[in-house]
Amino acid sequence: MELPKNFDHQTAEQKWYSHWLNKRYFHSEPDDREPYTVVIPPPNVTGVLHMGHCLNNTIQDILVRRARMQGKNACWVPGTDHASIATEAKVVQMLRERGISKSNLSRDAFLKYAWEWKEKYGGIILQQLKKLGCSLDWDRTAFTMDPDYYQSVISVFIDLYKKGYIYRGKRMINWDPKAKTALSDEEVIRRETQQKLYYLRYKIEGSEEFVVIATVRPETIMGDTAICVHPKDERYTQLHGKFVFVPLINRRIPVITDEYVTMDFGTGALKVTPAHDMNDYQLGQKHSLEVIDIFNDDGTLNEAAQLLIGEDRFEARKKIIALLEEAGHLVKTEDYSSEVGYSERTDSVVEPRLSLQWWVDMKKIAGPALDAVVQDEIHFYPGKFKNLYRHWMENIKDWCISRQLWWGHRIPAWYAPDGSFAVAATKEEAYTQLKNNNPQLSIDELLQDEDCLDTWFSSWLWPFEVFKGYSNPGNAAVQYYYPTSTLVTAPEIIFFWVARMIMAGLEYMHEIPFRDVYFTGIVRDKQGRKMSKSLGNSPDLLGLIDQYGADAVRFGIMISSPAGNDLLWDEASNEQGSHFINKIWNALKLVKMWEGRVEAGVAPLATEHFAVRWFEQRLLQARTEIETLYKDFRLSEILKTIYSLVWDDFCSWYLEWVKPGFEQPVEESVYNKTIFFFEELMQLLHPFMPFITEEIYHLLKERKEGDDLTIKTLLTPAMPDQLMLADGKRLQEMISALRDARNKNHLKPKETIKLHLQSANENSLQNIKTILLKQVNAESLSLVNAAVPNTFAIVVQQDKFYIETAAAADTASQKEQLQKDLDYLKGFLLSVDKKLSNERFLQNAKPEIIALEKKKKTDTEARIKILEESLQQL
RNA sequence: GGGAGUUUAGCUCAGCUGGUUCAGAGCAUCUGCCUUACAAGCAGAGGGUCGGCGGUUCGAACCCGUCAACUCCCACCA
Repeated sequence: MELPKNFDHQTAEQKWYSHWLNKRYFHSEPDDREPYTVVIPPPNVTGVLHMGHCLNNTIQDILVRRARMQGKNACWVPGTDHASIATEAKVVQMLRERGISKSNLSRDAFLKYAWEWKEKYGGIILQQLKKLGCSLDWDRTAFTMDPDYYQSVISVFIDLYKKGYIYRGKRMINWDPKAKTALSDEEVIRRETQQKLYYLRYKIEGSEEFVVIATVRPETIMGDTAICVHPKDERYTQLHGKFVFVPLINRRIPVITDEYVTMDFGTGALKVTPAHDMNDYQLGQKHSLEVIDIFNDDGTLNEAAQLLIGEDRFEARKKIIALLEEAGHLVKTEDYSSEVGYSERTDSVVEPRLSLQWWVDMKKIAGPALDAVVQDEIHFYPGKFKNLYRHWMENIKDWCISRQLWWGHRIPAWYAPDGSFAVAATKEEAYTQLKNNNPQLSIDELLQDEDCLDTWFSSWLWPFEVFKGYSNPGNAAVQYYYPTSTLVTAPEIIFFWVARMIMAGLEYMHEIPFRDVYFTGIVRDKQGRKMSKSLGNSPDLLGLIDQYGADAVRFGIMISSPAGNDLLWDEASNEQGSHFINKIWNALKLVKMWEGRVEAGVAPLATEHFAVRWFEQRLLQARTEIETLYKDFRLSEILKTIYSLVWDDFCSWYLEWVKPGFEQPVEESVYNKTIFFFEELMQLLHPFMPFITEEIYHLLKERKEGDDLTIKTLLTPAMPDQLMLADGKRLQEMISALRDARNKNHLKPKETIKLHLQSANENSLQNIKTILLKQVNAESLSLVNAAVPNTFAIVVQQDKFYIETAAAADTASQKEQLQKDLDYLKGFLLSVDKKLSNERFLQNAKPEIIALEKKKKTDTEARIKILEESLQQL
């Protein structure tokens, strides 16, 4: 059969992915095999595939494919997250482009648009995962707002409320003025930001004096309700109990004292604005200060500000500085840098705001989830995240779960006109509850809470709710697949998601949601910058797949990704991937060339069998290593191991050793073994590079219907024969050394040599002689007992070769080389001797170490002897 | 301010329980080869005081202390 020159990845990707789907290899149903379950971290419906997804899902696919090939019942559940705030923002923007304003729409009308948007764009990212080769069970595709899922979220809310774990409370929250919603602490990103520190003077009542404070937010002075100084600050003792006037609006406010104030920051005097700063709010609570909220929900100033009403807060800042300066209240301005909170989704500066919201009392629910990780019921890879998790869990704060958004799970609370409310699944139930205390109440007067729940309040149910573990408890699927096996996710969402899933899993399934959590690194560019849209350093993944092929892209990302460390991704790694594919393809071409020339009993069995026997052991050894590496999730090392096994051991050594001469026949047993080895290599590589390997598997020989690599079960590895491996190594060293010697003597590749060997171990030589001669282009090998004159001598371990060539041997460079080796060995021997003559070493070191050192000594002495003889003879 | 991590070849990183000729790999570089699978390749080679200093030990890239640089997470100094 004529093979194309190169592997056509596009055709293969299409062909094999649809073949696998047709065969339903990725679909799983409960049976009597051991399950291996992975739930995808559901990407946002708004998402498009980026490098982070690529890494994350490639890893999951590797683990799932590996499990499937181990004979486990592998189930990888796909799905998407409704991503309340992100999606709502997209829909609002889409509407704006069509000239529609959200504020003119009813809730129902808006949701209709949102669902339309979701149906149209929500599946894109899942389609893209198919391009990457992900072996997801598409029949199980889930969405956090599927009807059953939705109901479960609502029921969980009601249940937690009944248990007293959820409460409604007015507190300082993080407000996103752009999205006009509350945010949880985790949704706020703090960034070092260049600002100005303004020094403002406030007039002291009954005096011509002023007190100067420092602030970065001069636009909030209209909300000031006190000035605070440290009680021990002697500069301000005379102010205790006095009042000052807020500049521009001249409101009279007290001077209070509190140890919270840092004396050596700014002027040591602090303006207190309880409505717009977390600390000030606490100070205000403590000192019973008035709370004056001067902002609207979109960050503009309201009537309470008295000034600049309707201006945006940042505009207002500029303008008020001008006003203050004009009025002589601006003392000075300093550059200042501090951390400012930004909304994770809209990137607008978060406004601390006093607001009535729904909260989860985390202390009541976090305990068992902390224990599960601390007591290693759940393992984190890498382990350093265990500490991080523990620290967060031990200092956990309440979780603000209400969002002033429409796209999401609407909070099941109903309010009566008198302000009383009930939490219930339906309006009718709520009415029944409320009627008891309020017999006059009409059901029509009840209004449902306008807000919906934080996205993570639904995603924390993901590992069981994708199997309807809450809505239909005890169903066969959840019984079988839960707890899931491995969660693969980014460390960024350890608190958002991982921690909360553990809580929900323990609360509702009474079991941990997963046994292992593999935290991937963050994908960065070559310069170490995080990939982001704004930097434009995030490559177009589908374009890369198109160009290099899915296998090459998977290779590229996996070869550069140690677990848990960030990875600097370079497009060049894709090239390494396609080179590798090319190498495999060419190896296939070579093997296929032999197809018509297979004959039984045509070659010297001993030699070929040496290669076959050696590679058999080498495979066993590699498989054992790989097995161990999988246990620790050391995936990039596994890939490196396979890469070198294929490229170096199989192609560079093995195939060269068994390769027949031009148009020579191939011994049948060798041919069959070669096909078998090739198959096994493809099997090992398959989880990483599914397309090329499946293609090769089918090209190697005719396969029966349904005999596909994707579902082929791996053999269990046995222990390799170390002696065989050592013999192989000896042969490799001989070949390398002889080739090196040829190079140093400037021998042309076609020039043949004659070899003479003085060896302590002649017995095993017969097996490797033919290989050796061919690999170094030698015409003969004779055994000798003494040096051969006019030859080039080299020493390999304890074998000594004399190379006879047409050209005269270059004695000078030989001497130099030998002397160099000799010097090194003598130095080495010295250090070994030093150890062995050290009594404390002999007393303290383990016996096997001492034995090793002794062996080193005798080996080295023997080699020195050989080298010295050679030198003398020259 | 608290905590975690990193520092090994030009670059990216392995090096697991301190002891095998342990100082490694890939990429990059250099030399020689268009050898009938592969120039996207083959055969070789060079290159590092393991961040600095101190300590423990018979023995340290590895353990301890300390300093330095970088990164990340958490935290309410305006």
